[in-house]
Amino acid sequence: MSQYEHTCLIRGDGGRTVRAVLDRICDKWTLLVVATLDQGRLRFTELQRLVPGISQRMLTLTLRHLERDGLVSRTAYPEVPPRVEYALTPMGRSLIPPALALAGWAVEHHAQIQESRAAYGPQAE
Amino acid sequence: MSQYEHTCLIRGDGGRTVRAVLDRICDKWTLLVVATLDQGRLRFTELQRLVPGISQRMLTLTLRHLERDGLVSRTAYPEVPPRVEYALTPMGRSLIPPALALAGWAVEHHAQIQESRAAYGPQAE
DNA sequence: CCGCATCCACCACGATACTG
DNA sequence: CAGTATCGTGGTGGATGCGG
Repeated sequence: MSQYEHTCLIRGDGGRTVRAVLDRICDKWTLLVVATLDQGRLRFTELQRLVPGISQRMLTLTLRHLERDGLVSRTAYPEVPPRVEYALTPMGRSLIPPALALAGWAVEHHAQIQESRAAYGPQAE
Repeated sequence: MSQYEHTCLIRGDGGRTVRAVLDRICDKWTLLVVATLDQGRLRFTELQRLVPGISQRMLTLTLRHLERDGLVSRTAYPEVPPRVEYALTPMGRSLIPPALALAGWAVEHHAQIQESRAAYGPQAE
């Protein structure tokens, strides 16, 4: 059995299902936030510190989307000053292993891609 | 050993490495084109037929990027009418398993995400 | 048949300022 | 502390038409 038979998983209904989900988790920050939250419950500011470069706005939006999609739970404590904690749901945690697989590939082939790009790029851009 | 220790792979240098690679393979079509090419060498038009909804422009751009990054090889036959075939390189093929892992997750949790989104959405947007 | 060029709409994202 | 509001920008992607 060749592995390509499995790719029907991706192509499936023409890729609509996969694309729909991928379009959500493949934005600029989602994967990074999810990976960071694997450490446990974190507050808004802690997240902002642990994900270098993310803006308040993007962190808010990313967390809202993750919450809406059921990957992250949000707990607000009615205190002064306010405190909000974010944590992965079980479904959120289930995303970690596949995400790691992709991240591992990325790290492993990063250099090779750069090489290839450099060899290709001299003529234009 | 908890699995979260592995997430340093993702967070690593602040996520720059992973993000750089992910930003390339997580655009709208790349993963789908790679998955489709796992079937073997394909011509431009065949690809366009096998990836429903993709425009000529996007297919061209996606293939150029994949070629530049060393994931896809392009072979043009100097014939009339012209014929061009695309195929995965070894590095391209190595992307299939991690991509499948993510795709599997997507298919498996798609319904659950939709549910969650529906339950969240009534109030706004 | 293959694929590039042009025009255009949209939205992801960043910076900044303000609120409870 | 944890956001929301607003503005501006670049890149992504769709439609169409032309060229080798």
